[in-house]
Amino acid sequence: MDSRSRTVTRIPVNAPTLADVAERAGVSRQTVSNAVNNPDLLRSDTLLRVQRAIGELGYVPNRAARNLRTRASHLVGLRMSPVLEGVATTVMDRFVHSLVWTSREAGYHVLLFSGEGPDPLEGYDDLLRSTAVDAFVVTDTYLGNPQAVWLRERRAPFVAFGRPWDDVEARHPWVDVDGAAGTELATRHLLDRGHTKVAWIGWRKDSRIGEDRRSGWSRAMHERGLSTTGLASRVEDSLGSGRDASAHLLDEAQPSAFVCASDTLAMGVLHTLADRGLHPGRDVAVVGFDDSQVAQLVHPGLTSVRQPLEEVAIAVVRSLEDLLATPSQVADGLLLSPTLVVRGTA
Amino acid sequence: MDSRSRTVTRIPVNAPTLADVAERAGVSRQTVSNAVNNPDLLRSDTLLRVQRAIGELGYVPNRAARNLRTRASHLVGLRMSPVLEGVATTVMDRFVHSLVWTSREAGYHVLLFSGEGPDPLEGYDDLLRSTAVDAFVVTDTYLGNPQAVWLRERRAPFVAFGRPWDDVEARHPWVDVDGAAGTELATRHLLDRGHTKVAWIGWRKDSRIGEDRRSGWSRAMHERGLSTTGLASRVEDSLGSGRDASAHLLDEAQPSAFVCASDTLAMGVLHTLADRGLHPGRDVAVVGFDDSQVAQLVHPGLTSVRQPLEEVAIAVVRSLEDLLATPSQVADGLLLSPTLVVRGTA
DNA sequence: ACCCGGACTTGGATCGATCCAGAGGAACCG
DNA sequence: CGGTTCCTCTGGATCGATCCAAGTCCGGGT
Repeated sequence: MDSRSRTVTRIPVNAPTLADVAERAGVSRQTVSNAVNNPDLLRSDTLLRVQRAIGELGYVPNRAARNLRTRASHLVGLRMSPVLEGVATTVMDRFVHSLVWTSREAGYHVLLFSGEGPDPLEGYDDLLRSTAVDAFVVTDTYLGNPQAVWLRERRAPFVAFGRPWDDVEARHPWVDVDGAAGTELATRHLLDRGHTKVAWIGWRKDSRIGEDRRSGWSRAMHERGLSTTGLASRVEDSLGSGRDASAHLLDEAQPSAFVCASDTLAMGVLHTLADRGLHPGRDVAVVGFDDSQVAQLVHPGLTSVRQPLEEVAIAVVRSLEDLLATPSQVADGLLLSPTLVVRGTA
Repeated sequence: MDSRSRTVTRIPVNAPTLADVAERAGVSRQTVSNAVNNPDLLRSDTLLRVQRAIGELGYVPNRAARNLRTRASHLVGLRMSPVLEGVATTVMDRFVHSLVWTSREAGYHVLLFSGEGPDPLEGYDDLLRSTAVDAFVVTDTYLGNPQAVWLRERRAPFVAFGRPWDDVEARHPWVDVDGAAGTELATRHLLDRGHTKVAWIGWRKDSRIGEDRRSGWSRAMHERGLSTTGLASRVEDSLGSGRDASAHLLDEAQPSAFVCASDTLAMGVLHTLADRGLHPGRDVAVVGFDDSQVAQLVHPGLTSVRQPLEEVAIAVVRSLEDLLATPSQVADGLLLSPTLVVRGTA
């Protein structure tokens, strides 16, 4: 069962070690180590000599040895949540890209791992205890997700992309995007263009993110003295749900515009419009959320709220650095504002 | 004796080591090591005793130490190519997911890193030489991409997702999807439904992948004795290009169906159809390639060629295991067949 | 002439697991 | 009964870099 193969593949060329460099430069190992990690400690001519030796030999420090000694791996773990086919994964994709990019500049690499089976916690433990990663980036801190609590209990260093919605005791650093501000932006945009009956299609009530986004819509509506009664629908995040919900809303309340909690739902609205021969953007306005691939490619372009994932990644990495530098630091949260990408549907 | 300093300032909780387990179980370190890596070597009662000690202490082997000794990291490196906004990244996303999942079962984790700047090779070198990864998975082996050649020269273990198109000397393992078979499938599907003028919109001639996919279309056409003259267009992979190319083709050759080298191009065709008040699937058929998010969500559903990325990932990992087990093995290539996902547009 | 502190450098110990060579028994064999 | 083999298990050495405590060198102060 657990008989993993112990076969070892050697790197064909024997990599030079610190000692090799030291010998060549005529200094001690420690001096070479300092030349790499604390150049300020060396006299300039010694530094130059060592650096030349390093260059000539093509020396690169051995990670495993360094990791062992320093008890750090310079890796951050990121769990890939199971793919839900049909649900927009673009967000994660963009975020991962940004994260990898930003991490590199901070001297970190990203280690991907997958949750195995039903228990989302499995996998974290081994990686942490085996010192495979220094910290985690946690992405789905939705209601009831035990990851944050669990990680806190284990004193595992982590930064969350997503607010600790209902965990009052949470003291961990997090970065999130102000979803309500996004939908408010979207709704105002529609109201400014003359719409008065703007409908909402969002997620089920137990989704904190969904309720947050909904609140932006409702705030914008009430701000202008408009009623939201009968204009909201809460469904699952799927194409079919969006389609059905929009059909129902059109029949019952005749809204002239839709704001949706996701691009997937917005696409559902577009289906309904197509079914009825209505033109998105001309007859009925539609706004999605996430600025996914689909939003960019569909005709005539889906107006959508775009999360500043690049900035999120930067903030996450910064938090990570702070966290690892001073473990007992006071945790901080950061809320970033999304933008509205206007296209043909609104 | 084992006089480990109790005044550790770094990490409050000292993870138990092999020696701790050994002491508790009343055996030597080596025996514990064997219990973990080669259970067969132990007498069953000893094994049980050690396993109990492991469980009681919650022992997890330290990766860094193991990596140092065995000169292996059990990590595979995957380079994230720069994001091209607007181009379907769904393929990579799905592939990465599958790869992470499959790797886990093989005892590997995936290390993401990013190409920095213009040189796609930078990054590989450091990771390899610093023994940060055991091997690489290379994803874009398109024409002129020097990665494969470079990696071969360095004798870096790697498996490619993608054929070594024009590198006759290539001896590395690879896995690829038969794009021509996919477009052939798509074209036949259209021909079977009565279409005779099936147009092609693909990539520029210097793209080997593009030419391969094109060949599937042309093969299927000629097979039925149909001419392809004036029915093909080669453009950049963008929405606008697809839109323009399809408009031009409709004007010049009046095709009743389009087969495209990508979903992005296919979406361009849908734009043209929308511009002209034509209904996809009813007036003009359209088939894309990659079965991206967009294909699934757009109205009325874009028929598309789907790559078996899960199988690709499995094959890649298998190759990786073989490669690392027997470095001098004869390289093999594997070509998998895509499928056609039929939706509303065809 | 002697001590002092700062700048710079050094060798030994160490991180934790695995490799290696060999020891101790029990079983087997002539 | 001694010798051989197989099965288990052991302790020292090792991987390569960093931590640590201490050493050398040097100019300045008394």
